[in-house]
Amino acid sequence: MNLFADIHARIVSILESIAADGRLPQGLDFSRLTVEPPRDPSHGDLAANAAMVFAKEAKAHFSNPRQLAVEIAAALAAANDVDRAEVAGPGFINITMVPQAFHKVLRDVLADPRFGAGERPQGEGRVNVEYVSANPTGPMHVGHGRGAVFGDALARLLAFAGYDVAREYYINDAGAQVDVLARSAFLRYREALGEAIGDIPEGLYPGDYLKPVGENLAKTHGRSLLEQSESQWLPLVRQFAINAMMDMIRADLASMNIRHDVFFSERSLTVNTGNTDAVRKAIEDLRAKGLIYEGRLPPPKGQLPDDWEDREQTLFRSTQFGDDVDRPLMKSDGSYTYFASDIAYHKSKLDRGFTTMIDVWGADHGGYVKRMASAVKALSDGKAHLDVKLCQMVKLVREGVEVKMSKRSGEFITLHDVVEEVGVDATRFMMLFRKNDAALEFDLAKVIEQSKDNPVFYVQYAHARGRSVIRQAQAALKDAPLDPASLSSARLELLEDSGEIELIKLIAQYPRQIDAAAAAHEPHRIAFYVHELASALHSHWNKGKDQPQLRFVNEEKRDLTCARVALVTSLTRVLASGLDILGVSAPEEMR
RNA sequence: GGCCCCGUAGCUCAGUGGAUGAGAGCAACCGCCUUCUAAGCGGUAGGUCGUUGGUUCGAGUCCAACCGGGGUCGCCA
Repeated sequence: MNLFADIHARIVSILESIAADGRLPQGLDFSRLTVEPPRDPSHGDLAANAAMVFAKEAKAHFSNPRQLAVEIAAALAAANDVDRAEVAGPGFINITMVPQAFHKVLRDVLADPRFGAGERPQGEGRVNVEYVSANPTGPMHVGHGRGAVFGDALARLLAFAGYDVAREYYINDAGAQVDVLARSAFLRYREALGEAIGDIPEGLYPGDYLKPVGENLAKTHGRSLLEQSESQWLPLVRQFAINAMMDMIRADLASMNIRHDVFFSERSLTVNTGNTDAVRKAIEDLRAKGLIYEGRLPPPKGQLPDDWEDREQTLFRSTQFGDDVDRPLMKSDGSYTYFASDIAYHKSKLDRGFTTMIDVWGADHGGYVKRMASAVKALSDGKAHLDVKLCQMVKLVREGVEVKMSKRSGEFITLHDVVEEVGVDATRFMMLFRKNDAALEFDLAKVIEQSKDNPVFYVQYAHARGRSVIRQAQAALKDAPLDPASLSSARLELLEDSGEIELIKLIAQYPRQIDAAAAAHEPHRIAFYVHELASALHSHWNKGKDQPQLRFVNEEKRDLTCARVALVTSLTRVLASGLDILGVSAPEEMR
């Protein structure tokens, strides 16, 4: 149960009964009503803004917001689990719960390993999260990694919060870059057959990772491809190389515990089925809505591209949806632009029943957001929504000095290199311990430091420390049943220390943290929340140094120890749950 | 020039759909290991929340303009 949602619901019902008396209008917008912890804890456990947000509506029957607040507070205070509800300032309602209300939270955690998990939000359709979508032309680099980790954590968060989530990877296997890949692989094929290829020509991919692809091509096809013309071997080599690249990318993703439900091929959109293809269909769909026309675009402001040529082209009226200019759908050679296939791709998402789409992109695609959001609005007649999450760049440093090249391969450092050096947990946590739209400095030296400077270890250590306490307690109280079910009958009223109370209150906030983070599409909030939880545990643990009576394990006081183990068990559960959303392991011990 | 992101303590950053103390960590200084893991904790000091206006009962938060940093700008993906 979510305490904050519970009180929110109670205030709604109080307001509704006032409305039923005719003293408030019907149909108030309760989404404006917030129930949250007050900034200053001395004000109580929860604070509500009800009287102020509905001040206008209340004018007719209440002389001021305070008066409405007093009535709401009185109704709230009538409940058994509310200790007091006071009106503060211009009309805030500060609510203090009785201790038993928080004991109930602990029992909820002990009873439900998925404490905090949400119900499927009302009226929400299926959610599609598209992330990674790195071109299948080489290994993933660190920037891809950030988007990958972000998207994966967001999908985990949404699923935990109760949304129906599908995770998708869009394979850009249709553009000119995969032809370049094919030619690069073909060169490696000739190399594998013993030809001296010299330096890799400008414009082809030089990386060593294509060598095995060439060797496998030689193994599979022998010398037969050499006799074919490029138009013959290219499609074959292209698909072969794309498959190899995707295998490599999938392996990298798997090593970071990142998974997808669907790998969607861009090429599949342009395949002719019957008389037409998916891209053409999508364009015709928009044309039928009057959103496609033939016209000329003004040249871009500022520096004019050298090869600018004024010509008439097929344009989408994205300006009708807030974009700056209309966007072209056909290249001068008659093929589709990337945008055109992307429209078809998002149409496919619509056709498959997704009403909320989240695309995770790199910051360099920022200029692309408006046109894509416009296209989704146009295709769905405004019924579906696209939220593009831009992940800013990752600056890789070691001891503060920028690292650009991989020592081993001499190329841009790959995600694989980083994970190998610092591990999955550190990589994931650091990438999530920052808002997605803020640039990230990733220090390879710092993340493997085992100290409080390193938030990964700090949080994992808190979990390990909690588990250790439970083991110590079991050793001290040999015969006592300390499983969660037995602990729920512990005498929780014995938990009286301010540190214990603080921990309980933090645990009680988990469900609303989940709801808020999921609604905002911001998994970093969970990273900060588990960090706060870890900090509170370390802090309270250390109180036991000077005040031995506060230590969790006390052989003399079995009831108290059981109550404290109940608290620590709840705490480690929430920590583990939060870490799981981030995709970071929660170790039993860290020796 | 257009558009997007960022600007909060010396440094790195939190701060939910506005509201009743501007916060954390690092760095600095002072403390705490015969202790359930000191891989930790407590304390002191440090900020006109980039600037100027606006909306409001109330703005770090919303709006506008400007300044500074980054990104991006038909036929690349």
